[in-house]
Amino acid sequence: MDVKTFCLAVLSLGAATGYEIKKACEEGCFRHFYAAGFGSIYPALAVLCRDGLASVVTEAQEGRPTRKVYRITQKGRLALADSLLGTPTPDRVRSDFLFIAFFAHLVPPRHLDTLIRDYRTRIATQLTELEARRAEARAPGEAFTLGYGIAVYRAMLEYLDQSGPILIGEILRQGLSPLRDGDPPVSGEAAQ
Amino acid sequence: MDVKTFCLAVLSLGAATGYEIKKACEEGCFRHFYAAGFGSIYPALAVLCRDGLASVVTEAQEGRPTRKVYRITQKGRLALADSLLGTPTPDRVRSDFLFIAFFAHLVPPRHLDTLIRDYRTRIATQLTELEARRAEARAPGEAFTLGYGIAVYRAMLEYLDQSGPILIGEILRQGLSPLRDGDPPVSGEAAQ
DNA sequence: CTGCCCATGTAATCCGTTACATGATTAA
DNA sequence: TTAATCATGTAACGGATTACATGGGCAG
Repeated sequence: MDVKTFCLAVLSLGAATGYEIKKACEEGCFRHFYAAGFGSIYPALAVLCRDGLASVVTEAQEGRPTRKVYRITQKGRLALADSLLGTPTPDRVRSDFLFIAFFAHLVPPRHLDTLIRDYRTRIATQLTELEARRAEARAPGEAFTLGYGIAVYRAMLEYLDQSGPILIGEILRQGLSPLRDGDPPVSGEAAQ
Repeated sequence: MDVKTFCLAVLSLGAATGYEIKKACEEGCFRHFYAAGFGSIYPALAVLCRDGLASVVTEAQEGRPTRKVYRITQKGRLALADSLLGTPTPDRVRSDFLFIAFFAHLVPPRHLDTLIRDYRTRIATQLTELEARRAEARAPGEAFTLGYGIAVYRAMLEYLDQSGPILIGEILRQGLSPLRDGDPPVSGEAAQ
């Protein structure tokens, strides 16, 4: 799902400005499975209007910058319904944390400990926010989606609390993997 | 973590070809938190060599295409250790499935049902594969990382089984949201 | 005999992030 | 007075996907 479709979808819930759409994905209920910046939202909104899938009204405000309120059009609703019918691409997850954790044996235990703690905090925060949102969920899909995130984050926390200390313990026991002096000795069978 | 660092990290586990690195991220133990294609791996490997972080040996094979086996260098190990010390960027998740599910009220219930079933199948498959891998985990970080994925996938399955049918039930009860004839009537309070 | 596995790479293109540019209001 | 919120946009850059190009071996 590209940013254009995302914007269209958000607009289907009601009129909004680019700024509000951005907030929807960084604080709102899309946070845990979608992200987009101004640099992609504003151009996407422009294209949506150009293609007749959305319309704009510029609203002057006193004491605040002028805002451009976008609304989805009938053509836009049809286009959205159509996009929603397509086969979804597989989920993409990019986790620096897991990447570093995989190579825990190359990281000082102190650092690893901080890493896990910070990560745990981040997850816990997200979880709290999702839980707060769930009460106000309007559409059934919104509640489903929030519940999904909550279930996943809970599982993460549980796992971190259980296995984080174990990992650190193992790393402490083994000591830091020494940086070998040359190229790795053997061939083959590496990444497999 | 860019592809360069990823390749370097995989090479730190042993020598490998570009093809093998690709497999490592689409079938191997990185699958659930990293992805990269040939188009980015091969150039990355070239840069790694150019910068002296890896070395290459071309190996001719009978009955198979010639392969280029890459090995991490000492300089590469230092660079990797350094990269691992940096602050990880927050996890990024992009889920078409959740996106569509959010707008379940715009999707025919039949389609929604298929969608959830297919998604469930995909998750279940991934889970099975991760569980199989865990037995062979070598580094402590690998086991930790696999366990993390397993915990998350299990939570997903559980949630899908519990809440999937409920969602479909709600959609069936409400009927498809009709495509309104004009622009949405109200302003403001949309995306929030 | 079709299609997948092995194996490498390049080129074009697209998409998105980041940085830049601007500026008033308000809460801490 | 410092930072954050509100609010819009462009330009440059970078990274990554996709398509293209090639080709033998092997299993169904």
